[in-house]
Amino acid sequence: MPKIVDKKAMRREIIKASLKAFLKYGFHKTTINQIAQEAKIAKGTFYLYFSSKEILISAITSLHFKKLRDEFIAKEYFQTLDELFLYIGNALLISEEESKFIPIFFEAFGSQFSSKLFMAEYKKLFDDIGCFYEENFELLIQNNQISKKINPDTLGRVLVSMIDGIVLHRGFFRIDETQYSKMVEDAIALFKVGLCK
Amino acid sequence: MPKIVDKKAMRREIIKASLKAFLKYGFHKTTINQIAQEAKIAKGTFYLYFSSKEILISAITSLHFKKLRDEFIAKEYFQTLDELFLYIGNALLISEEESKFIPIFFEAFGSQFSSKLFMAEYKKLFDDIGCFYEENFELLIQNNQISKKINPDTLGRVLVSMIDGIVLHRGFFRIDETQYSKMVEDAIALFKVGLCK
Amino acid sequence: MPKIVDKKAMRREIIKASLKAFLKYGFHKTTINQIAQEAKIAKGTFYLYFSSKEILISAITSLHFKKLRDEFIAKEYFQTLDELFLYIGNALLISEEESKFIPIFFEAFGSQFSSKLFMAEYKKLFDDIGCFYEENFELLIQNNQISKKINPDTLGRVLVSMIDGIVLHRGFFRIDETQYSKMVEDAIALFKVGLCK
Amino acid sequence: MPKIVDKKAMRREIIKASLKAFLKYGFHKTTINQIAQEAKIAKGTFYLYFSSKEILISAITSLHFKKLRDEFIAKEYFQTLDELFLYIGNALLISEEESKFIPIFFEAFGSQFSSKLFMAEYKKLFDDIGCFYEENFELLIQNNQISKKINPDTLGRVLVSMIDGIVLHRGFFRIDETQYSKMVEDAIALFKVGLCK
DNA sequence: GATGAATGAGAATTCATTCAT
DNA sequence: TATGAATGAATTCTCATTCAT
Repeated sequence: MPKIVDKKAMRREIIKASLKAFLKYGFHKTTINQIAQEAKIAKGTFYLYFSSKEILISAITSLHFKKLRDEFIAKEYFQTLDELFLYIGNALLISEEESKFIPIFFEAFGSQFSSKLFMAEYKKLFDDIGCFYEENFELLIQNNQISKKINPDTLGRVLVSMIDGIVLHRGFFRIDETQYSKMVEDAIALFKVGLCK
Repeated sequence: MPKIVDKKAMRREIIKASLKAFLKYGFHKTTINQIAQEAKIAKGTFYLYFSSKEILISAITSLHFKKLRDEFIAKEYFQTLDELFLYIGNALLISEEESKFIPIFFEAFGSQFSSKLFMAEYKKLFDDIGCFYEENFELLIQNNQISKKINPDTLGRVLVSMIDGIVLHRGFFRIDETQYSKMVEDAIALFKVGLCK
Repeated sequence: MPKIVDKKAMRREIIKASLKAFLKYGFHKTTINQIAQEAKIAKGTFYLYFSSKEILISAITSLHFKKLRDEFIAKEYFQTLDELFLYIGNALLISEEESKFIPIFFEAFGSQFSSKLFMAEYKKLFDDIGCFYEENFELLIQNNQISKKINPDTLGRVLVSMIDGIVLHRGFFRIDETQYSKMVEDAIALFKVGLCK
Repeated sequence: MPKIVDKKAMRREIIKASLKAFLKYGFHKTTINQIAQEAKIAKGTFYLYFSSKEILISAITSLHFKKLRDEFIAKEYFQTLDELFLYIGNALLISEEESKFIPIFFEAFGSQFSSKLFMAEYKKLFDDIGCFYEENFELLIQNNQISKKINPDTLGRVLVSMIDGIVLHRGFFRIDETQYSKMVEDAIALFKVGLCK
């Protein structure tokens, strides 16, 4: 009788452990051994759940993408500009803990920037978020909430980039919570005014 | 008499070759051998000019920082908002060629995100650019060019992040030249309106 | 369950193999590869037992020192000159096999002659042996076994040097067993007479 | 017209420089570059005077052997035991400076302990010194200076070993001048008594 | 003769992956 | 299933030697 093991749970455990290890040692310097140790399993056991390091990374990547998608694309459209930016503001509230992973993900993704497949998926994520903004903009134009002069499509994509920039700087430069909230506030105020007039 | 060699020129050649190699193979997978091959020199010759791979990377890093600083901090302050954004717009005009290196730099920097020293320098660069914007904002407020309601300090730093976000997306997602110009235009328009009112 | 391995036994095996390899190729020309081959393990396996070549050498060194100490310092003092020299004579009986390693050790130690720590330990070994002789001399003087005119302290240290010289020549110059025994005999006779009168 | 260079003088200069370098860096860690620097010539110039590192070492070795031979084998036989040991005592007077080279030579020679040719020459040197002592012993027996019971041949060779041991310990363990003279004195006294009776 | 830049074979070490237990 | 010992390809770096100037 084989031991009954929740394969998915174990995979999740290993992913969690590997993230911890990445934080400790840096992504590229982290070895399978260290991940296994962090997960309190043997090196060989790791391979029962992930057939290679590559596979682990792509699993982490998928999770990351999924999370971003969930956080930045709302299930429904917003009726007012304030609602939209309330949502965006919330999405921007990234905890200290989470923000630490941002450079890690960059380091991890770095080695995949040559992979067409990876980049296509990554690009699609941001294009989709941009699209979501665009659709909201269109609706808000109809609702007379924002200026008719703006180009929803371009601006949607620009907005994503700019928001991403803010998030990245938060993570990369360890901008502290209070300064960061001010920055988010100011950014949103700027966006709002910019979109109205 | 031995061959007369321009040491600095050779170092530049090797840096150029290594960037090419990074583009080809990805930063982390590139070996000294490949760099040497790209530079059409022997492995040992590489070490005559850079005492280690680490040193090469830090040389490239320094160059990169220097370039960013030169591009994004003007020698003098601007008298009008239009002038300021004309300057920013020019800085944002990144060629196809250059933009390809953006992911490369991220991959390269990735392994240094744990280095306090590196991050301090990197952060300083963006803080300095932010400062430059802040000082311009203060002047423009005095000149009645922009709204007195804005906080120059926070907004300066936010602006950098947002602009960086746009640049990064350009590089990461190979946004093509025409779409990118539109994005830059829209972003600048948004900024201008946001700052005036 | 993984293979059960006696880690200490394996370390001993590798040390043995490395000594064989040193004999074959000379200490400095012996590579980790050759040691691994001699031990019939893979290069990587070597590093499971010794974290570096340096560590291997220091392990061998320790063993060597320990052995010399055990061989040349008796657990108790001797009551008569004959007993003392019987002991010394036995210590001097070095097998053909063992004697081959003497030059090896010198080659190995050679690179450590700059290391203060190493030399201090090495010197201490011989000083301790010298001390042991000295203490025996003092006792033998009290027992009227040897002349009161000798200086136990200096002579103890001299004796070590001289005995070491004999051993070294045995090892370096492959002096054969029969000639060597005669030499040891003559040396002991000389010492005895020299000490009595 | 080629520059007139005293080839032999230059070779001597390089040997001197290499010895200095060996003292500084240890024999095995010394590179041709360092030797060249010490000799204030270019690396390539070194090869004009010694076709390889190996050749340099064998030149040094030869010199060393020659010196030892000159120091330890007198041009004529001694008529009394006192004269013999006066001579030996003088040979044993090794300056601080010289003694520093002893470990260096061992390190250097170490890599040649596998070379049959080298070892044969090295052995011959000590055998010759042993022979010289032997012949002196025979003469001294005839002169009734020393006991008829001793075996001149074995004892000659033993004496060399023992003397060599004293010299080696002086060099290896940096025994200071004053202790060393006492040791030499004691050793000679021991020898004399041992040989007479 | 003299120079020192260029070369590349060779060494130590790491680590993802395999596999016997 | 779980383990961790074993493996060896791959990488960085060194240094004796060559050779164009």
